Amino acid sequence: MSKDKRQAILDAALELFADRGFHGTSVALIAQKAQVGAGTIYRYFADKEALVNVLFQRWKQAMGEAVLSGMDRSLPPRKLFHEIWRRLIEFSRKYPKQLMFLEFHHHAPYLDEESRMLERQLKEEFHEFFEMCRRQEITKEAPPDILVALVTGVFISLEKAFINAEIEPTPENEALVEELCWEAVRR
Amino acid sequence: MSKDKRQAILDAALELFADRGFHGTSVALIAQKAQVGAGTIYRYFADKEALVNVLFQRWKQAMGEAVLSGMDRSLPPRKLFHEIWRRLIEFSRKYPKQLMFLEFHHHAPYLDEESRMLERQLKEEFHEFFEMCRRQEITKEAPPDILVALVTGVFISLEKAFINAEIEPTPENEALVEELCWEAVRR
Amino acid sequence: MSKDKRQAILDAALELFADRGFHGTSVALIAQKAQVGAGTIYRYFADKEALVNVLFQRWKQAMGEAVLSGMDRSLPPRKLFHEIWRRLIEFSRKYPKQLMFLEFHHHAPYLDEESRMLERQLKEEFHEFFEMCRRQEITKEAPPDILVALVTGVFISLEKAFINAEIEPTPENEALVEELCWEAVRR
Amino acid sequence: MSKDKRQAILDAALELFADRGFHGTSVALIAQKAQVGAGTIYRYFADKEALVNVLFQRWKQAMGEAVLSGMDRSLPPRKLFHEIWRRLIEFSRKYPKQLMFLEFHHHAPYLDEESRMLERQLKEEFHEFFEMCRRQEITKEAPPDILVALVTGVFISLEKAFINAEIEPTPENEALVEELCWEAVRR
DNA sequence: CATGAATGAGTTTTCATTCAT
DNA sequence: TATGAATGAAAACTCATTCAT
Repeated sequence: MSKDKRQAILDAALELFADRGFHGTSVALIAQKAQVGAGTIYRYFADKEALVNVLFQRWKQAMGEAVLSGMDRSLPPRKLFHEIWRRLIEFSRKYPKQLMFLEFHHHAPYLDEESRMLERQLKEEFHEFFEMCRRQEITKEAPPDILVALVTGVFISLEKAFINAEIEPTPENEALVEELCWEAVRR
Repeated sequence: MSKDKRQAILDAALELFADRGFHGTSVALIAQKAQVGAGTIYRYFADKEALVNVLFQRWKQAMGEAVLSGMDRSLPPRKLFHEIWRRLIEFSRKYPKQLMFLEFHHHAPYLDEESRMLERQLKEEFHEFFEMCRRQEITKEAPPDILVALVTGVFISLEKAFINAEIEPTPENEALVEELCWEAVRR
Repeated sequence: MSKDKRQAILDAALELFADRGFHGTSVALIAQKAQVGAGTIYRYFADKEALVNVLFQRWKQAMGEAVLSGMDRSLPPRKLFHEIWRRLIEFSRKYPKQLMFLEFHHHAPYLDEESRMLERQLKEEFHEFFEMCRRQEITKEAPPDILVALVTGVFISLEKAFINAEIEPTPENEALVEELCWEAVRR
Repeated sequence: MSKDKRQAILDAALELFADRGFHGTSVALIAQKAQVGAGTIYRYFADKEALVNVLFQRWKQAMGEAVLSGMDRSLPPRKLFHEIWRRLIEFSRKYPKQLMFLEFHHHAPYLDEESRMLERQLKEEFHEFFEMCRRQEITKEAPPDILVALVTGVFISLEKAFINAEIEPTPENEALVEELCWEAVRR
């Protein structure tokens, strides 16, 4: 039962933080949406900041695992890129609020060291992928960080446009943007 | 003197809103940073929401003008794209906080209709540019909205990386990313 | 316990509003007098205006009931008048602050429609009484509204003088004023 | 010119105090209505309390003079009463806002000693009138204070009803109420 | 003299956090 | 363990008063 409540709190908080931001969301509102007493939140989390950090870490990790876990790194780079892209899209379809939450809380001053570390780790993985591609002369002779920024920027921008109903989330559009991205980075 | 105070308030608020968000910034903090009394802010702005809307409108407009004003639309599309990109980068170098402020406040519920309209207008201009490119069979056969999302996504992602010192803001890097973007969208 | 706090707030607010008026009474002062935290007031009342309206309605109603409930309207008019007067005096002895509060807040702009309606209702009852007396040719051939204004004016004036210790609140004085009033209105 | 401004401030303040009360009226609002700068008010009055006291004293005195000055005290009591009543009505017709202002500020905690003294003086005059009537066995054998309270209570109640348009301010109604009052007090 | 911009203390109101039940 | 009533610190905002012009 206690796991249920904790989860209800996390679910409610995530959605509210994604929609209204950290400071724009009151603890009372989280409690209401989670259908628990306001005091109950403090039995599971030290304070509001701890709650947002738990969420950030959980979903940053979840996203990292969704994108990378069990990935066959011996695949040809273009295939690997396709797989990464596919998984990003899949994650975003399954957890759009979570993606927006993560995006919204980049570099927020109330994130702790652990949260920031996870952020760096995921970026590191992408960095290594493009480093590898460069060594194989598959992608352009550009700093990998730039390619990472480019691809993640396109992905986030695309997903925001999907969520705001500015672009239709069809498989065709997803495939199209993947191809555009690859043309940008490939040699 | 009164124009000075109003400006000091706007400057302080912009920086704080960009760093800490709207709800994360107290009026007292703005007053302190602007070196005015807290009550003074209310001589110039009806309330905190009016202040953030004035800032949003002012800088959305400024960005639109910086990017588009006096632009020779008869230039060849690639040249036009280069010019737009150059101006975006220039604006971002001159007003990095302002760019982050605008990015941070997309779709914020406290923005009024006027603010939202300006937002749509600027997007519309980019849309038309890519529509024109497509008619001339210069860019790919893709919905212009997708190309807009792609280019703006890359730009914002790049600038964030610059600001966070993850990428060096050299002319070479700027030119490189422009070229990558173009390769993504061109036919 | 919660009913206690709500009541303590109502009691404190009533006395302060009666003594110092609505705008002259700060929420902090009410909280202090009620021995609750300032925030607690907002758990029971939406805002300061809601609080004053609850008080007004509660006591306007209480006064109406005290004066009219269970009254035998078939009594001879002079007896009926005596009974009304007796009940008014009784109410005033029991609830002098409440009477002053009601008197002080006549037609206040922060009173809502419900409050104003109750005000009208009580006046209506007195109006009907004098209408009936006139039909029976017991009181003078004068607009009933004038008789209502006369009697209520005397009553309020008398009670204010009692409270300010300008007149002694003896049964003799009460009976005397009742008789003077009746002589004014009777045929 | 300076007398004009002082007067404009007094006029504006009186009307606003009468309508909205002392605490419900901001100095800025008085200045706006008086068409002077807010600071100007402080060239004529030490502070807001001084202003309300000047007004109270001025109009309490004016009312006293209007009612009593040049009165022939050798007139028969009924004639004297008629004259007093006539003058009260006349004052109220000429200065209804002022009457409401005076009534609204009875016993207000921000009134100073001088204001309170004037209040007592006027009451004293009425007291003496009824004392005299009693000695002449014209009015009832009742404490004069009670008769004063009765007559002033009726007068105020009547004027409020006039102002709120509940009773028509016709000469007939005025004469009627005078007669009712006299019947109440006369032997 | 007259002003109104400027201010900070004070107002109403919100909210993260605590704690008695 | 769970609660939500209670709180006071802090938020947004107002306003009497001052003072440079």
